[in-house]
Amino acid sequence: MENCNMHGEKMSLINELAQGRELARQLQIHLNVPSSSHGTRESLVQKIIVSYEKALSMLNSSSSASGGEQQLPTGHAAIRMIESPPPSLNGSPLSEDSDREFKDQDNKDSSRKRKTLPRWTQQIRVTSGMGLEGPLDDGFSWRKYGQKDILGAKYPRGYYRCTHRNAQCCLATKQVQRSDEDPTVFEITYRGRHTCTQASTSTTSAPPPPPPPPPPQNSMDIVDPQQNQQQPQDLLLAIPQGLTVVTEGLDTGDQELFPYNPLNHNYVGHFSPPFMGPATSGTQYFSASEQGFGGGSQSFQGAECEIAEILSSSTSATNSPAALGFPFGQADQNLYPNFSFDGPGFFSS
DNA sequence: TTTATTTGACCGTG
DNA sequence: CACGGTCAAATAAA
Repeated sequence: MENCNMHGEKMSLINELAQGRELARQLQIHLNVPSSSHGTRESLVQKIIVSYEKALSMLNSSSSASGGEQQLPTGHAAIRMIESPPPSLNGSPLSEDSDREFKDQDNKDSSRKRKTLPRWTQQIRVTSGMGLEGPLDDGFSWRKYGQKDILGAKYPRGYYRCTHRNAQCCLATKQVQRSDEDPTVFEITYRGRHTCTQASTSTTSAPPPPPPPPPPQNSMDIVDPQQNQQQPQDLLLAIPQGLTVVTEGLDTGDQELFPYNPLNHNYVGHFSPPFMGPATSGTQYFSASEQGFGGGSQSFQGAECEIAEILSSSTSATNSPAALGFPFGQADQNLYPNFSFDGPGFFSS
């Protein structure tokens, strides 16, 4: 999977740069809005830097493919992306594997997912000048839930998950491990995808109408792992460029892939699409009405999460095209015809 | 108070 | 059984 990626790399490089441009625009907007917080601006700046770093590292790795990593001339931080997808994707990227797991799933509700979540790793070197805020803050809010000593590692590994784990059922987690030899290198492994709306958390109240944004679903591109970055924006940019998103293969595998969600997308005025449009409102509010079902008194969160997942996967197909103002969108609805949720019955493709 | 971190226990996987 | 990942009670911080 390393030789035939020329186009993919170029594409992702372009995407990366375009994303940087878009982030810079957002920053420009934010600079003119007095209400935007410092943190927002800071994180935008950070994202821009990260974007440039990534673009540079792409160039470095592709041009001097033999040598290995040379230190980036910027001298601030070196970021390296390592992709380690689940074996199912790794094995045969583009070909059809006809033998899915036909059996093996008789399950009585037990086997949940979260086994083979998409995961990728960044190696970040921090040098003096950027405090701990630098690459360690990637724009999301994480909450530490564990720390373990790893065999053979000098430093413990920290386990973080999205702060909105219960609220939005954001399954994204990350692990931060400090390198043994070079304590300035942090290896950050991301797992899962953010489904939270990274609420602006401005001042007091969380806005009741959470802009439900499940936009494009990543087609889990085997082509360019770089897109697995945590930036949803690039998808928004990439899709209009003509990425044909084929959702079919995804669902057969499982619902492990999660749609991209914009974090603090700019609602700068334009583009605040009414997701609860006439066509899709029913689906959106489905969750609200369904919360009362099942009568789970205390397992509220769990139930909510499951529904949220289902919702996100099902609505991403229906809503995102409409939200983006895309012509297609009806066809996608047919991709989820027999979606039953009390029995993960699986669609036999 | 609420929210986050620490830290040992627990539990699944190999 | 050991290792790695997560949970959750206790504790700290806001």
